[in-house]
Amino acid sequence: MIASDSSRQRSAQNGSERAEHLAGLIMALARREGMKAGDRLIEQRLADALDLSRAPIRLGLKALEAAGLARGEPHRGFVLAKNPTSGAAQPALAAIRRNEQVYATIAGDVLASRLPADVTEAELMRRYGLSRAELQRLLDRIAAEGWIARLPGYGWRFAETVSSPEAQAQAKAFRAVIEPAAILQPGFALPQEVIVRLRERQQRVFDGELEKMTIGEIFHSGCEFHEEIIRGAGNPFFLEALRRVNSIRRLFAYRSFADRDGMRRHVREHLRLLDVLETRRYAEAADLMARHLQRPLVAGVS
Amino acid sequence: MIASDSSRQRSAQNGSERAEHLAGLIMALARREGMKAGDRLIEQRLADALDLSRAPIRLGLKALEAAGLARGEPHRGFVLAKNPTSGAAQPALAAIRRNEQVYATIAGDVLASRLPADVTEAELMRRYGLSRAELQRLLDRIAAEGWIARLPGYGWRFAETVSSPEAQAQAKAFRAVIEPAAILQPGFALPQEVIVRLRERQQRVFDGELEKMTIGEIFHSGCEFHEEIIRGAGNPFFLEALRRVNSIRRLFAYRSFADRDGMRRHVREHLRLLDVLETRRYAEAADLMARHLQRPLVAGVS
DNA sequence: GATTGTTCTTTTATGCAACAATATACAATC
DNA sequence: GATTGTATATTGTTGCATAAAAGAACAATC
Repeated sequence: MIASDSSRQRSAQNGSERAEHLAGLIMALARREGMKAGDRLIEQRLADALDLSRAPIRLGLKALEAAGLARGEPHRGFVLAKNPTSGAAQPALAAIRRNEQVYATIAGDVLASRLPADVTEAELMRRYGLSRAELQRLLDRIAAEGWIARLPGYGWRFAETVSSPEAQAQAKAFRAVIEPAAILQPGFALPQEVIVRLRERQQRVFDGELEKMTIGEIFHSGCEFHEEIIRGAGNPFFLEALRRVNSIRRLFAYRSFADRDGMRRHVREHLRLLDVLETRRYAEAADLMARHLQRPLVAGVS
Repeated sequence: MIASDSSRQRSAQNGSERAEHLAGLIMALARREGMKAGDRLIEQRLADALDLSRAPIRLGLKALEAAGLARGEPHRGFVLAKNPTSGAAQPALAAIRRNEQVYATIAGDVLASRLPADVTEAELMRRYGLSRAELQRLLDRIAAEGWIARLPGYGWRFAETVSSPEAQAQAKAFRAVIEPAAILQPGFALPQEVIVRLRERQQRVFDGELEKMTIGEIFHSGCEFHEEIIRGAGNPFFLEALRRVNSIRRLFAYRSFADRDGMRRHVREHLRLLDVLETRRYAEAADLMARHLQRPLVAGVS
């Protein structure tokens, strides 16, 4: 399958793809933060959260206004016009997804072994209809996620981590080692405000938001939860290792189908874990975490 | 014809940095493989080992010949002229090191917090006197090693894994978790030929080669040993995680000073571990590994 | 039969100029 | 005092022409 030439499209459109993308980022953030219609969208705060400066945020806000999702008044900034969970917010979020399409296609092709382990840039450019610049950004990103690496000469090589069919089980086994171990590290501690924040978010998901979330969002939320906890060990190597596993697990998520009941149980376990962590019974928490990771969240791989 | 003539001329004049680099790679490989003067340097075999094709290998071989480290006869290929451990081989290996200088400088600056966590490319280009292309290769490499990452907008951010002073202890704690756990994974197995190969190499180091090795080589050899063992778990996530820790530990190695006696003990422990692994007493091996990782290899950090 | 020598094609790197995006500082407004 | 509005310098991107490097195929040689 060959994607259409997006570089030519971009120059033709005046709606600026970049701005729409930024709008999507802002909406996704608002959604994660649980914001409601009427909440203020403060430029600097958004900029900090997205690791950008105010200029691009501004573009995104204007795009949101154009889409009717935000209202702005001079010198008073912008305000959310719709709930980020409402149907009206979907198109903005879709802008991100469109941007992810090639990425997802490649991920799928690798998972299904439709691509050889070693590939050249030129081959990928042809196959997916990308410019060199677009491809390079993409490869940089994939490399950062750790499932492709440059060869010394030409070309790139996909990691065996991805192409293997057992990868999912292996990721699980790895997590089952590092996550409980992190909790057992001497000096493990989770600040109260983190616990509160995590509980609040998990509770919100549990209390019905789950049904409105996409698979991607559910997955993201789960990753964030586990990453915040492992961060408590105060050892960045644990966090970093989990992040990498998660970035690869995300690829599988595309082809796993969801079982909302199982997810509800999963979230309940998160809440239970937080209770134990709050009282600092870390041995018990590690044990709980180990058992939590045994249970499958999603079943059935294509 | 004309073009190739002129390029040959140019490379004769200034010695083609690339060729010297390749020569260094070949010598380093020969050294790792324990080759001796008189051994044949077979192009295809070198190419496979270095993930390159024969063309660049050829350049490297010619550079080695020019440096007097290899002898070539028409249609009979090249032969090692000196032992790779001898003093004569040092200049070729130095070519790699020269190439690594900027890398090491940056690593040092980050470790000593002489660089801010967030940097722009232009700033780095100015500071280290690099062209954009050189810098990008460098950044790609550092990103692959996981201690820098692109920010969404301008610039890059160094990972906290590197800048923190406790990083060394944290790396150790992390390895103490994953390495024994890997050995305990169901299905862990180390092929006999791997054990033989590892033992042979460690034995060689133990029997005197140690004194002739640079800190970098000693470190590299240790990493290879541990990585081969963790590979036995058959779970690429363990291997990958260890690789990343090691690539960051390598930065510390630059500023650690060596204690040859401690290293000798360290290598003896490696040999002991291999004995236990060979008889498949994995529980015991995991225990041994855990204790091995408690002991410090290098002491004294600036 | 394996290895080297040679040639040819493909692929990637580099430098440069115009262009687009981003950051920053400071003034204006609430 | 916090936030938004605006101007400006800085920084990064893209497309293109040219140069260099790498890979692949095949003949020649041992």
